[in-house]
Amino acid sequence: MTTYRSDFLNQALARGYVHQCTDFAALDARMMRGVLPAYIGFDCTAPSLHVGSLVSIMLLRLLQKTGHKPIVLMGGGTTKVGDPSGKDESRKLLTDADIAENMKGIKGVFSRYMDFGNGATDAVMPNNADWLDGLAYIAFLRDFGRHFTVNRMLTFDSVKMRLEREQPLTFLEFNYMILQAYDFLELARRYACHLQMGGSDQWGNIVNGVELGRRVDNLELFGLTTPLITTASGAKMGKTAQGAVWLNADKMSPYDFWQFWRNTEDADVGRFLKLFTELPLDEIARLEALGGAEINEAKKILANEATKLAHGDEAAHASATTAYKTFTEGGAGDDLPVATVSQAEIDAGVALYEVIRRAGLAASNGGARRLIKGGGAKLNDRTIDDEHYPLTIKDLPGGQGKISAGKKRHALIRVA
RNA sequence: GGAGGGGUGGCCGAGCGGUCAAUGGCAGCAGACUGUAAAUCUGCCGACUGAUGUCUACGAAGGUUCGAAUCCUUCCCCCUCCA
Repeated sequence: MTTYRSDFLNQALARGYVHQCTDFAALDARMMRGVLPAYIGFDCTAPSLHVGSLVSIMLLRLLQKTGHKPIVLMGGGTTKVGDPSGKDESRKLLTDADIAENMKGIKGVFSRYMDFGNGATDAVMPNNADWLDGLAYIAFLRDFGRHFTVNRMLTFDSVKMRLEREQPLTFLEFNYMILQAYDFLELARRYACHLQMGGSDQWGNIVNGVELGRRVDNLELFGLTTPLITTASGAKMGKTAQGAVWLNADKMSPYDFWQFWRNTEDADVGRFLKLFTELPLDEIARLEALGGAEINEAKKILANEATKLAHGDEAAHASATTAYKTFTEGGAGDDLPVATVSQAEIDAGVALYEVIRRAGLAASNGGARRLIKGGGAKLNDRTIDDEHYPLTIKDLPGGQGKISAGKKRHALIRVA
């Protein structure tokens, strides 16, 4: 592999963060000249980010650690338009209230991954609504629209895909790439931000920004994309039964987050350690080489490190302890999900399936009953196959019991 | 505006008057095998319900019929072609 002079590029390449770059050599040179502000945009389409965005976040973190300035751009304006990249149909339009709500949730994530402030390499978080909302249509078209040919726009994947599949692409969405290009120019002007990064699906949008900067302000701008992370089995990474793997603790508990990493496929462990932890590469190489059941140690380290970054040391430690007590000792850790039952319910012999549902181990009472019927439900490590098993006080020695759905999903029952 | 095609469960996709809670595939859950892995095999997979059953569901609203996802009417949305 070619090596570069800048720490950032070398490490980004070595850890697998890089998919494409507009000009490696020139970017390397630029990074050696001093602090380079660089941005990644995050649209506010959901109330939290999930692990799909984690590569981008880790990349911004690396940028800061290697002496540059991360700009986390909130897409308060562009979210109103909707990025067609990588989507085969339009998203529902979000209301301003939705967007504001989502932004609130997303903002919280970043403070754990980087330091914000007013210093040279402190991260900042502007919102593109600040300049997009007030744009004057005719003036904007005359100033910037003339730099985009429709001919060229039609060649970008995001557009081409829709056209080829004969899926509608609205004019609204068609404008997205222009607005994102304009964002880059605006950030270049405001922050001397000369590098935009993003997922590989953002390549077209990024390149448009690079070109706009050159045409309008004669700037040398750079683009760098990260690869789409899939699991070794080919699935898009970050989906579980419950949906996305969220980074916000209120959307996914640190314990569940820890478990997500713990359950990584063998074949992904090394790659994920590089991407989602900050362990030295030689240490990762050692862990990755562990064979058979030993690789589970590497998975625990992965889970610990990734959880530390997302939720802090304490939460990571607590999650690991709970996992240890639950899986290694076969007991129950404190951080398992909890279902509470009242004394009155105990006296009445509340149905076990009700408690299973309440603990979140099944989506409905029917689901909980199917679980019991199928032999997957355990109470205090004893399989219960009676669908109507009534929970009584003797199932809760010391006021607490453990219910399990299969071998991996456990929860506590407590008397309220 | 005109002509044609289409909207089915998380997704894809059959069904085209009763036997349809709706074939099949994917995803998911559980069991077996293991290492909280992968692959494989087996079972489950709308909600409520002790079983019987009841309810909700095939774009929306009406209608025909003993009976509709299936037929008719109107409306909404999408696609293709023409203007």
